[in-house]
Amino acid sequence: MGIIRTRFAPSPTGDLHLGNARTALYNWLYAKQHGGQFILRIEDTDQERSTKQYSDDIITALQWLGLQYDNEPEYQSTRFERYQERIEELYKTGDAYRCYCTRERLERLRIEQLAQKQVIRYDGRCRNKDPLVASDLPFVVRLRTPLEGETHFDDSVLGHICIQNNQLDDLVIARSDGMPTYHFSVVVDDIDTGITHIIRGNDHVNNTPRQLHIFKALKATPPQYSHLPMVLNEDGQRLSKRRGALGILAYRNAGYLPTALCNYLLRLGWAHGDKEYFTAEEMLSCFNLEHLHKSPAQFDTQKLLWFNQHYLKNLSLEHLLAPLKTQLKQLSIDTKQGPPLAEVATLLQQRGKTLKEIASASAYFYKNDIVYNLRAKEKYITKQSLALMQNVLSQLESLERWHVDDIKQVFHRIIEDQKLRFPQLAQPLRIALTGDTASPAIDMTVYLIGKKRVLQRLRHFLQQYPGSSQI
RNA sequence: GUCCCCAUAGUUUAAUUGGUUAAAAUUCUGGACUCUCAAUCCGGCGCUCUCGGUUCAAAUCCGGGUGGGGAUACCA
Repeated sequence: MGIIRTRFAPSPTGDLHLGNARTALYNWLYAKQHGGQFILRIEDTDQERSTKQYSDDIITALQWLGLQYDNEPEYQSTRFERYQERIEELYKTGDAYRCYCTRERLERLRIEQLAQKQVIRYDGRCRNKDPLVASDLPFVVRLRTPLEGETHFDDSVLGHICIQNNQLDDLVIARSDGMPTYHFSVVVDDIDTGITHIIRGNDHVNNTPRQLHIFKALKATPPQYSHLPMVLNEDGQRLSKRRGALGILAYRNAGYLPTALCNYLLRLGWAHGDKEYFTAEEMLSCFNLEHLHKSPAQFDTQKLLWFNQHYLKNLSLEHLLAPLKTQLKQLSIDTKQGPPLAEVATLLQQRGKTLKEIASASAYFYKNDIVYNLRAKEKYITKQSLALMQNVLSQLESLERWHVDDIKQVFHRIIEDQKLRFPQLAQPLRIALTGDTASPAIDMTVYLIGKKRVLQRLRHFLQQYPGSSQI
């Protein structure tokens, strides 16, 4: 047995979505855990819908996910001559022929067959024409496939699959503009790159017998197939761009970590007992084709968020800071003035499910235009609490050392003097400084916002209640 | 229409491969802790699509329904 080689073969006609990413992950895992190669092939034979932008984004997305492919990406559009060469061979062996049937005729045929409740398939009108006698008319190339018998294969997920050949027809392998179709170019490339295992979406199960016929005509041994169940969106429908499926890069922008996404995708359709968390090493050692699930999996944002929070909590400071800065920039939060970002980030690290949440939660450390939660104000801002804050303000003003411990002492002295409970001080103060009722510990929050800004904000806040400030 | 595939809590997956009372995670929810939030810990709700068959024994094997997905393109 030679080297294991898998491939990920997206078509650049849209963004990579979660289902595609999972396929890529499984292919990568399978190749790498066997010391094999993982190849990226861009299937851009559809010249009308393929774009460079999509190809580039696919590559960026794979890099972000950490799925490093071997060699340079292969573009099918550059291999036209090779496909042509193989078609010529098939003419000679009689496995391919030119078909001059018009689209109109084929459409009529289809309608007729549907009306008669028959299998919809090409009727083989051009099947017996001499392939070497060319005409000026436009033509497609079809593969001559067996009319009887059956075609079967063993799928590592689905088991034995068998299809009657009379359900299939002579499929088109090259379009009238000469470009090969998907079925043909995939097979030629899989043969040329020595792909040993094809792991791909369930939507290809029915394509497999057709491709098996091409393998046979090209006298090559087919690879081992594994067909993955579809990934459904949260409404239980198939993922599709039209139904709002997000591209992988959109998840990056939304503040997800690639480790979380990979772990989530790994568990979507595959399990290793009840184990949930997998490091990259664990993924590589545990993954196998045997435990792939057969039925479709529905995407669930909640669980992805849970994974994301888990990985966020355990992220080292340096790995947290870099992507956090990107998020902060997007929210136009400037961290040059104010507390060191490292301290703010550490404080907020456990309090967000995404990098974006952490970034936006850090706003009040850097921005002075506080947005006040009205309901919070109604609940906590009273004559008493305003008086209390007037007190807090003057005590903080006269504080010589701006340390957390000193700040804490100030607060405790005040509540002891006035016989209050801690929240009676903490909540109104929190609202005055951050705008809302939730933040990290109040002493730490006050400390990090900084003396100057704390005093500034408190004064500004108290000015909103001129009547009360006299008390 | 025809063919192929699938079916365990709302969701993702377990169940020693036919053998205890079907388990874990997530969501939701109650509580503990706490200055709030988060984190953490403890508890609760909730599942074998349906009908029949085989068997001492079925989530597991077989058949029929029902439901879902896919293919049937000069898309991939």
